[in-house]
Order: sequence, then structure tokens, then C-alpha cells
Amino acid sequence: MIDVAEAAGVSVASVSAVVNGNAVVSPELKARIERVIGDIGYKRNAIARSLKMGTTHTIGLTVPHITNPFFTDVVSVIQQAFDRAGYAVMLFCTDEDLHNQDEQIRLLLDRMVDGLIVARVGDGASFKKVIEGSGVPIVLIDRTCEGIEADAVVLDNQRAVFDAIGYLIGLGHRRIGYISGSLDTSPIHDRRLGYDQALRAAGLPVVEDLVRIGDFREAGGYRAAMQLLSVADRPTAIFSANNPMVIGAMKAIRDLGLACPQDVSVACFDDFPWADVFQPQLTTVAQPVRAIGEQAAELLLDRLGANRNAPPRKIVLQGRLIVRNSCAARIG
Amino acid sequence: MIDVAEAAGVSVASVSAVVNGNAVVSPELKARIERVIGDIGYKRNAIARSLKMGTTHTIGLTVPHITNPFFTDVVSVIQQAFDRAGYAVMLFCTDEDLHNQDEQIRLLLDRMVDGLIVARVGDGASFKKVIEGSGVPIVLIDRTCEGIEADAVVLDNQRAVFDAIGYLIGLGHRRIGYISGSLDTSPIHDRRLGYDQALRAAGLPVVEDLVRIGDFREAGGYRAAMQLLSVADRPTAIFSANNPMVIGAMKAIRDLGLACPQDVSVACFDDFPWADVFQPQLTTVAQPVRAIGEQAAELLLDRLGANRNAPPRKIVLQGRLIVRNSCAARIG
DNA sequence: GAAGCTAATCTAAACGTTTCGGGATTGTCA
DNA sequence: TGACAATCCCGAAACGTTTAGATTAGCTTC
Repeated sequence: MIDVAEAAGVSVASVSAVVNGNAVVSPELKARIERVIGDIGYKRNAIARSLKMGTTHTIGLTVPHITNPFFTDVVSVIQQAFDRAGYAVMLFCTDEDLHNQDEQIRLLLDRMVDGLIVARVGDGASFKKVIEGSGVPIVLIDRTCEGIEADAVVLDNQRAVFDAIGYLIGLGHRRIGYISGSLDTSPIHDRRLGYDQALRAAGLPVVEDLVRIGDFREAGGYRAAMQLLSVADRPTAIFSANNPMVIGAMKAIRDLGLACPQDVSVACFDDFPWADVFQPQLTTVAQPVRAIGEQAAELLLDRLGANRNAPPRKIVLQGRLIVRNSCAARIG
Repeated sequence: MIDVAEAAGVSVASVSAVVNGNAVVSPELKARIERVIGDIGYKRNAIARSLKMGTTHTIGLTVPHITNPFFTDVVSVIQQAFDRAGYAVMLFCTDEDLHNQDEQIRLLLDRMVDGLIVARVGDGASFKKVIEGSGVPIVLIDRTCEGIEADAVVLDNQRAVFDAIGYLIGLGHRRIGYISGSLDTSPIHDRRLGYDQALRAAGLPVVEDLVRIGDFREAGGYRAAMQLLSVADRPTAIFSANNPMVIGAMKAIRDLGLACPQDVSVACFDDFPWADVFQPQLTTVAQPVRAIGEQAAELLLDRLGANRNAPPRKIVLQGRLIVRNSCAARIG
């Protein structure tokens, strides 16, 4: 800019004015400066601008795992939305690790991101400590956090699992295995509630042996399913609380020489693009990924715009049970 | 920092010295400053630092589609690697659109990213124009670019497809449909070469009617497969040049009332986590995604470190044919 | 005891913008 | 013709760091 000013024989203030178009500058001068800008190939330095303006037009996004198709989709939608709005997004994966998350969010705050979208991990305490006093608008997705002033868009997890388990019960299943993630994340907690509630609503007992805690990943799902299916009176159906774990469960079923849905019915949380085309076609609870991403982006953009300090808003969306052929009726 | 300096009764230079630990400062002073930093809760402003230092510890990453599992995995690995190295990564998806790509890279350069990892789109001309003179190290992945001084890590695509088609020929297939992407991206071009080469090596004719250009997405794969399979002497096998398109192809097969592999064998480029557990288990060409991501990250980090201006390096990796049960022997 | 050295600290100039306040220059009107 | 306003442009201070070079203080050494 200083080069441009010299080459055009004007002040930097004038160059800034034409670059930003916010102050009035005579047509001739404007033309001259613009020509010089073109000649020199001047590009405004966004970092210097950020320092002066206190805004980076960048947001931070952290998710537990990007390879989980649910998060892949949400990240994709969010990225698109902010791209359209002229924002860059910095992506981090916490890998379900609290310490990583703290580190990463600190990094993002140091870099003066204008906002944060976080699919949080662990209990809220350390998260709260990291963000407190930062003054950066935050939108929580997937997982809420008690006592934090932030927008949120989440699913009615309990209801969704209630419906899914209800469906299995309706098919005649009485012993339904449940592969959970660690219960300290709110959606997993709520999903478990839905499981219990559905059983109770049908007058069935909640058997703790039928519930296994996985690690959100394929390996954990495999182990959990192995345990569930290796007993004498094994469950006739299994529900997995997320997508990667169901892959592990399916592998366990295969390795045990069982067939789905003949020997054991399977359903899971989170839909994925392949569910339709391969056998068995998995019955899933689909989250409205597009809506989640778009609402989150909208909430944050709104706060970055006019409604800087609107009261926290919470959007609760509904899941949708997609019935395919991985669950068979259980007779007798 | 200025606040810290005042509160501690020292100069900002001393504060900077203890924060960065690069100048020598007496133990007492160091302790005092550190205490004040703790009390005040001072955080170094990375933007100001970037402006002064000319380095942001941020890299830009652009891929065509993040929902394509190949790119999801690569992004994941790259993100992890840079996270470990203390870098943030800004992610953009070009959506196979040249204009988006130009815009996004410009944005990244304005933001003074230290480096760029790009899975490029379109012909190289506009890309070249955007990055020329930027002096930013670039690593190309998946797709190379003629006449650009940049590191690259790519696959031996021709060889990989040659092997896969050779496998189908070995099963007795003579009419092998091929679903391609647009040929102006180098890997897709090379994959087509592999197809042709395999046919010729077996003394089979290359029939242009058996080749259809999809759009890299599910919809394009569906259309292409529909066309291929709706003729009288339909192909007995189909190979898809990427992953999303094979989903479309499988849906077309299903919608036409055909069965895989009984009526038509199917194989495709790019493996995915579900391939193992559902029927038919798809035979795929697996790219070494982890190696690709890690090599790319290593190349860039190396250039960001000591080897700023090493000559451009190009790493060629090999794919691996994973035979499952989606391809049947064709007798007679 | 002065000169010279070393070590610890500070001063001030950058980095590339934005923007406030102030000068020129020109035009308008009594 | 002079006062005043409007218009256009510029100078310079800020944003929060880093760092080269200046300064100071404390020791040696002759």
C-alpha cells in the first residue's frame, strides 16, 4: 500500500480509501490509484488489517472426528456457508481428547478468530475456563454445555433413540443390546435416556449387561458387540449410538459367523451415504445434517453481524428414523 | 503485553523476552513478569506477532469435496500432522469449481498462510496465475500441475487402474464399462490411460460407448451407469473412477433390478471403511491415504523449516487392489 | 581510579493497515 | 472581495508485537 501510494504520488490514506471504498475520493485519483494497484499487483494484507480492525473474518471449528460421516457432513455444510459469507474456517479435530480441545481453542483465540463453532468434548469445566473472558461468540453443535452463554443447535437425542428402540420393540425384540459412547457427553447421555425410556414404556426391564460403553470408534464398537453377542442368551437386536461403532459391530457379527438381520437385527445413530446400496441396508436415525450446519452458521453469522449480544439461542432439531432392512421381526 | 510491562514495571522488550524465551533475562525479573502474566491472564496476540514476523503458523488446504471419503481421510491426516507441529489449517472446498478455487487461494494468500496444500481442480493456467509471485510453498496432492514449481505427492493412477481392469479381464470380462470423471484433471486422465492400456494389453478393443464421463458425484455416477446398462449388450463389469460415483452406479444397478455381482461386477477407485462389512463387499483400489497426507505434510513442513528452497520434489505412491466379492468370474 | 567488558534492561523503529483530525483548494453568497 | 462551507486529500497515530541498537550497572584489570 505504501508502494502504491508512492508510485501514484498520493498518501496511503487515499489508497486505503479507494481500496475500501469507504471515503470519498475524486474519480481521477481513484482511477489513477486503481491503475497503479493493477500494475503493481497490490494485494491488501489481511493480517495487518485484522490487527487494526480487531476482526479476522475467520472462524474456528472443532469437531471430535472428521472421519465420522456425521461430522464430515456438518463440517462440509458449515464450511460452505462461511465460504459464501467471505469467512475462512480453521478446522481442528479434538480426537475426543479434552487436552487437545483446550489447546486448539486457545490457539484459535490467540489467532483472534471472530467466532467459534464447537462440537465439544468432555465435561464443560475446562472448556468454560478456556473461553471465559474471551468475548468470542460461540455456537455449540451436537453437544451443549451447562452454564455457558452460547448459542447451540442440538438434536432431540432422547426422542430419536426412543423412537428407534420403540421400533425394535415393535418388531418383537425384547433383549436389545445398546452400544453407547462415554456418557459424559450430553447427546450420548440423552440417547441412553431414550433407550431406557423406550424399554420402560414397553414394560421391559433395563438390563445393564445389555449396555456396553464403546469409545466412539470402530474398535470400541467391535469390542462391545463381541461382548454382547458372546453370551448364551445374546440380544436379538443391537443399537449403536453412533456410526463408526456400528461398523465395528457389523464386523463382530460377521466374525462370529452370525447374519444380520437373521440372527441379530442392527440399527444405529447417524445415516451415511452407503446405507441405501449395500446389504443389509442399515436402519438408522438420520440427523438433519444440512440443517444443523446451516443453523449453526446462521446463528454465528447473525451474532457477528448486528445481533452481537442477543440472548443465547438454542435450536433443537428432530432426528428421523429411516427404516431399511437390517432389522427383522422377532417371532415368539 | 504493554499492560504486563506496566504492571511489572518493566519494558515491553523484557516481557517479550520472557514470553519467547529467546533473550536472556535475570531469574528474578523473569519470575516477576511471569507472575504478572498469570495474574492479568495475558495472552500473546498471534495476529500482531504474525504481522511483525511475517509468518502465521497457518497453512491453507483446499480439496474438491470433503465428503468424498478419500479427501476426508487425507484432510484428517494432514490436519493431525499440522496440529502436532503447532500449525492451524484453514480448510476450503472448491466443489470442483475453478472460480471458487481461485477465490479461496487468493483469500489464503491475503491471509499470509505459510504454505498451501492443494488438491487442484481444472487446468493449471488460472491456478498458476493466482499463485505466481506469492512465494508461498505449495504441495500439490492427488493432482499435479505442469510448469509449477511445487512439491507433489500423487498416485501412480495409470498403474492402479491397469491392475484393477486386468483383474476384471482375468475374471473373464470382455465388455467393461468405465465411469470416468472429467478428463482435465491429471489423475482421472491417467486412470483412463490405465483402462485403455489394460484392454489393449489383453488384445481387447477400446469401445468409446463403454466409457462415460460422470461429474465426480453420486448423481453423475448414477446417470453414467444407467446409460451403460440400458443397452442390449450391456457391459458385464463396471469400474468407477472414484468413490461417490460408484454409489450412484450401485443405485442404478439396484433400480434396474440387476444384482451385483451376479449380473454385473463392480469395482472402483478409493476404498472406504464400510467396504468390508456390507454386501456386496466392494473390490476397490485403495490409495495409501495416510501416507499421502503424511508425506504432503512432511514435504511442506520441511520447506517451512530448513529447506526453504530445495528443488521441487515429487513423490509417487502406489495403489493397492483390494479384492472382495463384488466381482464375479464370467464364464464363456 | 579510569578504562574496558559483560550482562541486563530499555528505547524506539518497524510490520501494513485504518482513521481521526486538520490543511488546501475551490465554490458560494452576502 | 472576504467569510464561510464543502470537498478532497494528507499526516500521523494507533493496533500489539519483535528486535536492533542504546543505555546502564556491575565487575575486572591494569
